[in-house]
Amino acid sequence: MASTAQRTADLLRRRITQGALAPGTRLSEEALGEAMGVSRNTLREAFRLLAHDRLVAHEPNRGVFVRRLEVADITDIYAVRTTLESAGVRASATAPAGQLRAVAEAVEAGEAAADAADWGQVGTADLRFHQALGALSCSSRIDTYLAGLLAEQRLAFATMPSQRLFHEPFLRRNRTIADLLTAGRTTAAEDALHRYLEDACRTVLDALQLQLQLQEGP
Amino acid sequence: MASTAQRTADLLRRRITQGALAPGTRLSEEALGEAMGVSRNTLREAFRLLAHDRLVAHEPNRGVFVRRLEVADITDIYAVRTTLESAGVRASATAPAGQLRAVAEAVEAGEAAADAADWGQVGTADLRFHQALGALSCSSRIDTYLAGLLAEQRLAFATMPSQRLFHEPFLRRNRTIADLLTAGRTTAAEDALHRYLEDACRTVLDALQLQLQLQEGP
DNA sequence: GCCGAGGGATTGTTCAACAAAAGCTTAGCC
DNA sequence: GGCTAAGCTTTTGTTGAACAATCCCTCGGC
Repeated sequence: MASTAQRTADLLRRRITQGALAPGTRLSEEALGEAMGVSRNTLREAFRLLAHDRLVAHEPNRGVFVRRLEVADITDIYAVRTTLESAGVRASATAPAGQLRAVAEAVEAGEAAADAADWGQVGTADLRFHQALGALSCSSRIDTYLAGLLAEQRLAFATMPSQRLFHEPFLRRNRTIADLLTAGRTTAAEDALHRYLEDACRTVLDALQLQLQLQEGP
Repeated sequence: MASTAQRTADLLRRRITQGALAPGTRLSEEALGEAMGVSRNTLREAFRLLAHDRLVAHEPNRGVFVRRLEVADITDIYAVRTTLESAGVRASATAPAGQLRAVAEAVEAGEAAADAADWGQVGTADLRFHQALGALSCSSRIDTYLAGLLAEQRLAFATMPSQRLFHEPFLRRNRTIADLLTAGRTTAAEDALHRYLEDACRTVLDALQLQLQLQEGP
């Protein structure tokens, strides 16, 4: 069985990535510890794990807060994703067949979820698709990096006004990239991926800036 | 002032990367805590930080051990470094001048250390050079990743039989890459970097396998 | 209105204790 | 003799309490 700290971190991670704990929320050691039935020490261990994933920010002597993504974070995340996922696409020629199948499966999962109008699941499938792209590099460290980036990304997703408007346009583009990949047209796939990530980055940035304006207004 | 856990982790990190704590060494909570004058709780926090950098491996209910790099680790580290450092080289055209200067400075530091026959410093300068290459991407996350990879890499350096034989051949190649970069010949620089990392990877692997054989012998 | 002192709340760190797991020893059996 | 298994020992996992250090807010003085 996983350790208590691990389980506590997992639970908090889920709450954060699902938006139940909004960015900027302060996570009090005493209150949370009591609520979750763990000691302060254990909770602090869990915080360390989450801080490592950049889901919370630890400010010394002040506490830990649910991470609030800034413009620089978004652009950086997308820049790194571009680097890592592109590397995966370029490595697709030498990747085992199973990895390519995982890409296709993620696309199908997304389409199925869209048919069921389950936009939360569409988001999950989308992240799985990009994780699968990175996995084409067959590098456990790249897998880890990308998993962290995508978890962080969820911080942005969770605060999106409409999951549907955000995810729907990208379903078809995922399909396009996957098809280009299975057809062996890696260069075309890489180009499509670049454009995809650029557009997605802009969309997220727009939504973020809209949010910041709304916050400043009142 | 940094927290006690942070300082403890830094001290241990230095001991590990300098080879004072050999790979495979078990780090007992009680013994180490007493030796370093910190409580078990604080030490556990420090362990988390080090585990995050992959300098130690945490085996549940068994303890933490100084990481022992395997063949798969070495190849993975070099593969990821290739991806990240290449991305930096490709971005060199748009990088601020200061970043390019940092690359040149790292090369010069390495040459100066070689003149002084300080091979430990040569190793440090070498890592700084590669960190500077990655920094050309102007991405804080890539910087973080590379810093972790290079710290992990030191685990391999520390067990090298001869620092000099290992580092000396790469001094000139660092210079070559830096010169190609400042000349704006990024494609040539990227090619040189690829060959460099391939050769370095092979060298480290050879040394590692030699070590494994020596261990198994008796 | 600005500045500093004081108080309250929260985190940082330590200690002591017990539960839980892993590894070693020893006893018993075939 | 070698193997299995129970029991013991050691170490980690987790908790609770305690105190110091730090930050933040409030209150008072100027």
